[in-house]
Amino acid sequence: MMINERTSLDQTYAALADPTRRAILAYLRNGPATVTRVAAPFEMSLHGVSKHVRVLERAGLIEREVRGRQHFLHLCATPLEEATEFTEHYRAFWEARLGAMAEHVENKHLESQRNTSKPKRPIKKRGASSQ
Amino acid sequence: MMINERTSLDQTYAALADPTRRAILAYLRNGPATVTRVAAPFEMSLHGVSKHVRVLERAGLIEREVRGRQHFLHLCATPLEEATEFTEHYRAFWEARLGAMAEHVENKHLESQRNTSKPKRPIKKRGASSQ
DNA sequence: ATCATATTCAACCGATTGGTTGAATATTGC
DNA sequence: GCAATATTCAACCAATCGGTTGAATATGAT
Repeated sequence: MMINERTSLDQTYAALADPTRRAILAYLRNGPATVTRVAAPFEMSLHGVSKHVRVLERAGLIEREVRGRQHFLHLCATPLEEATEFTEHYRAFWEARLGAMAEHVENKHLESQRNTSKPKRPIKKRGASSQ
Repeated sequence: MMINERTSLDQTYAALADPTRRAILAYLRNGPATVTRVAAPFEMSLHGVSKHVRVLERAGLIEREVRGRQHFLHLCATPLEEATEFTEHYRAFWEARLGAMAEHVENKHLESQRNTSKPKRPIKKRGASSQ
């Protein structure tokens, strides 16, 4: 079937997952700027930055206004609202968690500092090695 | 050189950029669950889901507690805090924008409705076609 | 018209991703 | 011990990504 209908949320997060692109967004908070201007601080070629800009644009995070030969980019923050909405659901979760488990975590922390090599319960933490 | 030092933010957003993984996170808000349990609603193979779980784990969004032959997954929301912190910077931006430019936008909107084929300024909006 | 500037388009490359399958591991139940 | 269960590991594949380069486009300045 291969329906390539990526959600806007998909695109938003994917766009945000790159440091160059986040830097571009951060820069644009100070107001609109041309592509070359935005590209200046990066070691990467202008072409490279141009591609990043394109990604941000397709994600709807920025907009482009072509004036003469230069393209002025400006933030277009609305899609971030959707993204924040998603993560916001978790705020409740972790606030509750951090509140209720505060002392418990503290205990655990001290405990694990004491005996790192000999856990109480058979908790094998296997994670995140290769790939 | 090839320094593959992806920021945690990179990993957080990248992990969030997939609907399957967001669904897993959403499911885990109702409490811990095993991998098979989490995998159930998806058409994808268990192996596939397992890989998604791994991604979430590496991003620090979930944690795994192996008890016997089953792996219990639970949310671990703290990295989202960092992510929210990033997007939060934009909240100020767009709130100001939406406030201050409200009437201006309205004017522009009406204006562009009036003369879509004959813009006042040479603003070519070219965006987001291929790739 | 010509040349420099600002930018994209197109092709390419190696690395990563999202998914599959088949085999391995560890645990539980008989 | 043996079979079923829960899960990963490893190899593979096509698609995408992040970057490069070279050529094309459009505009601006002389």
